[in-house]
Amino acid sequence: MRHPKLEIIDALVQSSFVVQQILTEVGEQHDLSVIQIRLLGVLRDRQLRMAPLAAILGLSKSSTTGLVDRAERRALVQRVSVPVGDERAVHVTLSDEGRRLAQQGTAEIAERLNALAGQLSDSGRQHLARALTQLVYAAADSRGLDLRANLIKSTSVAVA
Amino acid sequence: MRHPKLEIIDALVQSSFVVQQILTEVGEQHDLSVIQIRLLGVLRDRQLRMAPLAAILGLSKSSTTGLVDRAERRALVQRVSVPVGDERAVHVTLSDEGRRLAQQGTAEIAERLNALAGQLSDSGRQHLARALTQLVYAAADSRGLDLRANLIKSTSVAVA
DNA sequence: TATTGTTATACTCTATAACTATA
DNA sequence: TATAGTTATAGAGTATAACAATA
Repeated sequence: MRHPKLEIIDALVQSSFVVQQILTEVGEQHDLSVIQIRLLGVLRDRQLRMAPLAAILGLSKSSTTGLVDRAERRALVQRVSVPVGDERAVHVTLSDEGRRLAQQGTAEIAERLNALAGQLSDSGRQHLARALTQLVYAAADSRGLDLRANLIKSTSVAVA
Repeated sequence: MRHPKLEIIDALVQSSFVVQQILTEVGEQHDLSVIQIRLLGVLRDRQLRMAPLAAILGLSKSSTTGLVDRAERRALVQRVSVPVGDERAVHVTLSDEGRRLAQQGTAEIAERLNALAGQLSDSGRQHLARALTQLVYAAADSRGLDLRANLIKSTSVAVA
């Protein structure tokens, strides 16, 4: 091997910074923070009320209010009244521009990550995807989350 | 497999959030943000002046001033004058309490990550460490960094 | 009374530009 | 003049507590 192999703990931590840095850089090109990218990703294939949105993003409800405020000011999302039922509730939805940005951002992130993963052998990528999948599911299990029901259906940046 | 395997892009992004969430949670238990943990990690085995510290953390110099201010207010680090040479320069060093926190935080992060990685087979962990190492080095190469010279010598949370 | 979401407030984190002190 | 670091200022992101409107 050209380089000394990292211990698995160091490898996990450092690679997480590598990936987050890519998310940050792709976001910067569109003046989006990582949390804004996640907001767009979460909303890509659904509308959500404020409380579930806060739960998925792991934010307090007031933080979510501010996050959606700033995205709405930029016309990336809209608050629309829930068609039937609770008058207090709102649905947060992507605007056309928000959807465009979500798709473009996702594509750029995939491109950047594929460039890195492309340096691995085919079997290396297979092993990596398998091991990381187990890790992600183990983490979700330990929190009592059901990834399959909740999160996987959305884009890769939708999850925490 | 119990769960559908994630595509490698999704696996990388989602696992990065899993790891970052663990860093966040371990930090919270000690009232530390992720960037404060990294600050302590970077300083664990060296003193640094403000400019190199900013470069390693990827921050502007004024952001670094604020970060060190807040850490110094909590007596986790100290600014000491450089013994000989430039009168304008300072060295940032860990206090005893900062060192204690750095060690404890690192241990707790390792414990949490080992609990997750422990669900993998031995060969799964081997493959994972190898593949992630390649990824980290590929990312460093693409930025012209020399990880071996600069960063690896420090703790796993020292790097971006 | 309970719930949904916002507002008030405060702090961390970040950046750019202007500044001070030393080289 | 140039460099090391701080200060001034502004804004995003986060949380807790108090609030208004609706259920």
